[in-house]
Amino acid sequence: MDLPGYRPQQPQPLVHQPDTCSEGLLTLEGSSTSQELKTEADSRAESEESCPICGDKVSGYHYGLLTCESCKGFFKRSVQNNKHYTCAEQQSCPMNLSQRKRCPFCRFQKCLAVGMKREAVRADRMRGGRNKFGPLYRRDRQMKQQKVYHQANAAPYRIKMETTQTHRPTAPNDLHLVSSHTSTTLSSDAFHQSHMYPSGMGQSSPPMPLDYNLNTDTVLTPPSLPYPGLYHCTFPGYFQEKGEVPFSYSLAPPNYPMHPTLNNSFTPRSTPASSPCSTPSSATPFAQAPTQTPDTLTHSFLSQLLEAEQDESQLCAKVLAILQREQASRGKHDCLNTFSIMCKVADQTLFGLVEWARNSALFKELKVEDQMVLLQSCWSELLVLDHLCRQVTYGKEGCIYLVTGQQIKVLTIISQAGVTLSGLVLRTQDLVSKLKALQLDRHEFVCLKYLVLFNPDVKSVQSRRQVEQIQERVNRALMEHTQHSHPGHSDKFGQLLLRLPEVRSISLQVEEYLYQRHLLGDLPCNSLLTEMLHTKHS
DNA sequence: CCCTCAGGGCCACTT
DNA sequence: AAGTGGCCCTGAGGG
Repeated sequence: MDLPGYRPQQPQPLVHQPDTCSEGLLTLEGSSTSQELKTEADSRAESEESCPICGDKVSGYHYGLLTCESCKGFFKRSVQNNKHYTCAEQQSCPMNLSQRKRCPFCRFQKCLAVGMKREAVRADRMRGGRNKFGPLYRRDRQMKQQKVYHQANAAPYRIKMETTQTHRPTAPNDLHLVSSHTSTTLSSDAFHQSHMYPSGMGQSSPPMPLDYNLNTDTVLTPPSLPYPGLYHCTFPGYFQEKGEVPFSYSLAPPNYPMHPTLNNSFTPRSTPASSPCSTPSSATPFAQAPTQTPDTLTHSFLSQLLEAEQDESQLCAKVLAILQREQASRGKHDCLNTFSIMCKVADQTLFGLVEWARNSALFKELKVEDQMVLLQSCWSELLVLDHLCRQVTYGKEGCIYLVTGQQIKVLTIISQAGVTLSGLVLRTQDLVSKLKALQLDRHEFVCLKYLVLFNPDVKSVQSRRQVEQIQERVNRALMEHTQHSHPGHSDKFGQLLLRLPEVRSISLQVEEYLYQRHLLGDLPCNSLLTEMLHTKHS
């Protein structure tokens, strides 16, 4: 809903972000997924947060997001009594603590705009109990926790890894973060710092390089890296299925594309200019978007779709920060094994994808129930597509590019992973080759994501027609885009669509693989990944 | 079985 | 009289 006049806080129905909070220690990410743990910082963040509608103090989650008691009551009355307000002004009245009573029309519109849900007001007026948004509130809390953590981590409270070069972990094959200096701030903190302080404020010195051991046989080390030597890691367990030969390798420090604004302190010589999933304005390693647009409608529609795309550099920083936090919380003698690390990475990627969907204007039009069933249905496909997108964009021949910016040789994985995982990797790489041959651009990738997300065939979708219409619209946009971007390749559209069943098939295999490992107790508890797997299998 | 917490109701107060 | 907002009650769901 477009309300002129007030600054529309990114309408994020259930992902309202706290304005500021830079203090507090947090529990491990994901800890509240299935147990509603509210940490001290969590509660503080909540209690200190201001109502997204009027700026008053929030009193808790109401009808979909954190609001104050007053807006809660206002929204309830408005919905229960089916109020229809009118605005005496230009439907853009200021909304704050002192003026919120002046225009109920604008207040109600703002309630809706920031994401309050009419559906959460009970038609039967039943009191008590928990509503159906419980899982979304938990997810929201988790995201807030992460955000709070990142802010706390960026400055002034930065996590410091107290490791030394001389230290050798008890499990030599596990990942550990090795610093060449004690109490050295990790590189991604510098990343955060430069992000938080683009002017250079708070950066007294360049990031301290961390020591890492490289196994040059298995690692690709690109020249000039924005993250000089973040990791030394050799991983047992990750690519190793139960009872199979352990696999170990070292990860190269990430050759991560820096966000343009982050280049103050790092000047990588050769990094991709931008993420395929970042803002439309940034340069792209994909095939160039057509200079002549099919028609302005399609082009603006595609641009709209791209708007919700998250910045890959931020995702990278987030994942690294979480890994560091996890490692920091464990202490130096208790290193995460590779499989756990990869689960954490996948979990965070999944968080990002859920957030992406929920930030998408088209998705927000759907009922919350439909949003949930659609996401529950396609999360693994989105993960696979996300992975494919990353490989097509950054992956070098014969390598797998991780969201952390690191690359692993496929042959290394194949030689040491089990049958299932090897098969999965090969299938996926095969698909990557096909997509590379098709010269996918990011418009096309985002369309594929939308086609996967808006699947009208998902059981129990209520607004099937609506989902169908959106899918058709995206489909049409994709068709027009491919026709205009590759006029010589008449069947690119068809070729792209033909890849989707394979994506589906791989994603089902991924789910099956993860579920098996989950049954073996290998998956970390309290993760979104586990929750999604559970939902599907229950 | 107890606790949590989000939705509903009540009612003094304001407009 | 209608609307507001703070406070309390209720009860499903989770530990």
